[in-house]
Amino acid sequence: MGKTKNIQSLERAFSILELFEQTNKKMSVKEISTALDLSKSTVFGLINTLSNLGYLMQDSETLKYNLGFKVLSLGNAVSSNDILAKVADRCLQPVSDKFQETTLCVVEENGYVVYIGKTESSSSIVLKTRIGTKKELYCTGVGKCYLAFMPQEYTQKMLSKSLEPKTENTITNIEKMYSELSLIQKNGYAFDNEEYENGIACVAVPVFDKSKRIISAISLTGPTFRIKELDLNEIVLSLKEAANNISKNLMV
Amino acid sequence: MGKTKNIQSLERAFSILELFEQTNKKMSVKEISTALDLSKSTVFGLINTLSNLGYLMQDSETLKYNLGFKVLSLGNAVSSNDILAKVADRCLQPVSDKFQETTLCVVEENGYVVYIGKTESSSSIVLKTRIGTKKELYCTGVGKCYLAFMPQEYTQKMLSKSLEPKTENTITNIEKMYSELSLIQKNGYAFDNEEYENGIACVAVPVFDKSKRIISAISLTGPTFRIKELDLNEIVLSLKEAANNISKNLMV
DNA sequence: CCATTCGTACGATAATATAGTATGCAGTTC
DNA sequence: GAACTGCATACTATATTATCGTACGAATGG
Repeated sequence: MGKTKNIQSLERAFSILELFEQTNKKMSVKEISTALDLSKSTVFGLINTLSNLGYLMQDSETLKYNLGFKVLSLGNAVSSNDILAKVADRCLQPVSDKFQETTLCVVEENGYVVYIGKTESSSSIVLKTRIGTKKELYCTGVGKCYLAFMPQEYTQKMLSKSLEPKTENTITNIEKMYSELSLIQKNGYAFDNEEYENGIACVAVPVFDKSKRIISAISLTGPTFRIKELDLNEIVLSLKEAANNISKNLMV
Repeated sequence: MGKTKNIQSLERAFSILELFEQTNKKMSVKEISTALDLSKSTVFGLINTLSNLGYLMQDSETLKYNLGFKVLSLGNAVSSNDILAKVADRCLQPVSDKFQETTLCVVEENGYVVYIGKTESSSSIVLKTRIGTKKELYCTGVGKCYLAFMPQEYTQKMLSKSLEPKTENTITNIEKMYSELSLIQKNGYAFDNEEYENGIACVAVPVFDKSKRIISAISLTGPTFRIKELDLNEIVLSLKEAANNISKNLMV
C-alpha cells in the first residue's frame, strides 16, 4: 500500500459502482447523490462518464442507472486462481511462521491438483514443489481432500482409473481409499503419510465457498520426521482457521 | 449519451483495467505507461488508487500488477438479464419498426418463459404483455424455442407435466409436440398459431451464446390477421439477424 | 395551472490530477 | 565490488480539471 493520496474522482466513481453492487437496484442521480453525500452535479459527471464507458447503463424510460455490461466482461477477465493465491498467501503465512514449515495451496483441474500458492518460513527446508506443479489426486493430502469433498459422481469418476503406487504407502486399494475418504469427511482433514514421496508428509484441509463447495485445498508440508514432531491437532486447527479466513476473504 | 465531457482520470483508470483485460497478463508500471502513452507518475497515481481500492493487486515479488478481486465481486453483482434486455432492445427496435409490430424478449426460469424486454412500433396495437410476465413453455412461440433447443433431458423434464389447453390450438398431445419441436429445430424458428390466446400469433427464434447454448428467445407478436398478412420468411430472417446481433453484442 | 422534482447543461473557481524531478533499491556488467 | 542501469515509488509546482452552485426544461402531481 503506497502512502500516496488516492485520486478523488476514482474513489468516488468506484463508490458509486459499489453502491449499485450493495443495493442491487437501479438508482437515479438524486438517490446516488444523497446516498453518497455528493453534489448532484458531481455525481452526474461521474455517472455520465461511467455510462459512456459502458460501466453503467441508463434505463431509457425511468432514466435510472444500473451496472453496465463492461463490468461483466471485466469480471470475466479476472483470474480467480490469482486472487485465491493472493488471499491464501496472506492467510497461510502465519501458519508457516508458527510451525516453521512450508504451506501449499492448490486447486483441482481435470483430475489433478495444481499448486498455485506457497509460503515458506525462514527456517523451513525448501521443498521442490513449484507453483504450477500438477499431481494426481489419490496420492496427495490436498488431492484426498478434493476426493472427499467433491460431489460423489466426480469422486467416482476420478477413482475409476487404477491407483498407481508412488511409494509403499500409496493407497492403491479402492475400498481402503473410500474408507480413508469417509475418515477425512468425518475429521475435516487429510493426512498424507509419505504416499507420494518418501520422507515427505503433509496435513491438508479443504477450502469451501459460500455454498459449501470445495474450491481449494491447503496443506502444511514437510519432512515426515519434523511433521510428526508437531502437534497434529494444533496443525489441523491452524489450517482450518486459515481455510475459514480464505473463504471469508474471497466473499467481499 | 450526454454531451458533457468525460472525466479524464476515470477514462484513464478504466483504460488501464481494460488493458489488463485485453492482454490478460501481469504488467509493470512502465509497461502500462508505454502501452497507454501516459507519464509513469500519472499511471502510478491511477494504479496506486486502483490497488488501494482492490481493483488491482500487486505481486509482492515481481511488483507487477493484475486485476483484483473487487473486479470479480462487481462482476457478480451485474444482472445479466438487465444487460440482455438492453441489448435486445437495441437489436429488436428495427424489427418492430420494419413490421410495425411488437417484439418480445424472454429468458427461461424454472420451466417458464419470463418477459424481460419489449419494443413497440408507433402504430402497433399495444399488447397486454408486461415485462416480468411468466408463461408456460409449451404454449408460446418463445417457449417452444426453448423446448426445441434446450438439452434433451431438460426438455423431457419440462414436458413431463400434462399440457393444459389454453385455446383450441394449444398442442396437448406429447407426440405432436415432439414432432413440432423437431420441425422448429430444422427451421430455426417457431410459430405460435393462437396456442396461448385466441387472436394472437407470434414468430419466435432462439438466441444462443458463444457455446451455442440457448440463452434467450425473441419474437414478433401481434394480432393473427396482421401477422399472417406479413411475409413469414422476411420475419424469420429479420428475427434471426436480430438474434445474431444480440449474441455478438453480448460477447465483448 | 402552478409548484415541485429531477435530469442535464453551463461556467467560475479552487481544488486536484498531472508530469517532471528526485530517491532508493535491485540487478547487471566490467 | 563499484559504477551503471532500470525500475517503482515519493515529492512538489503548476496548470489543468473536477467540482459545485446555478440554471433550464421536462415531467409529475395536487
